[in-house]
Amino acid sequence: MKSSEAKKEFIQAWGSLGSSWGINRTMSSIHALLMSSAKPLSTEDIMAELQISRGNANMNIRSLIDWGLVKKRFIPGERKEFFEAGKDIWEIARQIASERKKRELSPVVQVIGELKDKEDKSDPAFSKLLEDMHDFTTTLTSVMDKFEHSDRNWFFKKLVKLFT
Amino acid sequence: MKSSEAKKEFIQAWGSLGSSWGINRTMSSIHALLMSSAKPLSTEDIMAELQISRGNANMNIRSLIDWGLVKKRFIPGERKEFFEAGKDIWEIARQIASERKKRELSPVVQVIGELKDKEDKSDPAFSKLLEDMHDFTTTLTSVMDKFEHSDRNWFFKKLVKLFT
DNA sequence: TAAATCTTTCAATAATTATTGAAAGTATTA
DNA sequence: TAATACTTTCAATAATTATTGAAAGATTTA
Repeated sequence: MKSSEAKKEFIQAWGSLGSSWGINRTMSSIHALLMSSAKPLSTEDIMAELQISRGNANMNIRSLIDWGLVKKRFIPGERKEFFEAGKDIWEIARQIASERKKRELSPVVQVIGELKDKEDKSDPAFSKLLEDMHDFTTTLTSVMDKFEHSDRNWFFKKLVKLFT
Repeated sequence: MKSSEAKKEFIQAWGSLGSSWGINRTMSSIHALLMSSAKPLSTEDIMAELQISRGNANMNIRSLIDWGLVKKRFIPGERKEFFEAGKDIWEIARQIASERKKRELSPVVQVIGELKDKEDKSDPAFSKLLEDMHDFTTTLTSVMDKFEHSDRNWFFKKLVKLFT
């Protein structure tokens, strides 16, 4: 199974997007490959298609599973594992947003919160910055929470209503 | 001028956040340093505070200026340049969102749009993915446009109202 | 215009991050 | 249980990205 030109370009584009947002390029390429594949793929399929080593493939598939973007799929009669990515773009966005919130936003909210409390107020402008930043990160967190738990159509409708 | 403990921690935290989102750690540290400083700082102040070389400082200050996050500030009687960061967190967020849209989202919207048109429809599921992704990235772009051009509080008031 | 002060550039180097591939680990089959 | 088929781990290596520092370039002052 070889990818069409369009799929290859898609994989490229998705890989670049990921890497400029701090996500391993191979991880996003594998994700793109699985999203664009009609059937689940094995580690070897992925290795062959993207020309990467077994270790690399395994490690990044693992990360995608951790991120909740890819699932194992057992195929009757087959001994090896197959992998499959969700294809609903809203689900995907939600999942990514939710993971990044957990991994990168929450720790910062935490730190800012602590600093805000322990700061000695000798520099009022800095205290205000911390306050504002705390408000901001907190609001952002709650927007993302809402996104995380909203049903797909509701969120979409709301957005469209707001922005059109 | 030495930073307080709290400022140092803030600089650390902001630096990590940046680097996990694909932004050079030094760049975000300088940004944090300038945000937390009551007065504009010179390249040498920055070098001393963050223990970095002149070249590194210069290059990252330059990037911050490109991103619209830092401005030069001339101080009467001083020959060297001083730098100052905006301290309004909503402005900062808006600026970052707007730059990332331009630098990383737009090129992807572009590619997906082209792929969508030239795709041969031999794989309907992939065509649908491209459609959906195009809708999604387009909607996201228009959300970010709206954010970019909205007045300070309008946008988040709307969001908060929407999501609480 | 020459000296002094400051800024920018960039090739060399260091640090970080990603990748490989082979060995160890697990599970399945005969 | 031994052989086979597959997965995971990880130390070594490669690739990428960040940083340095000194030289070249600007700009200001005397």
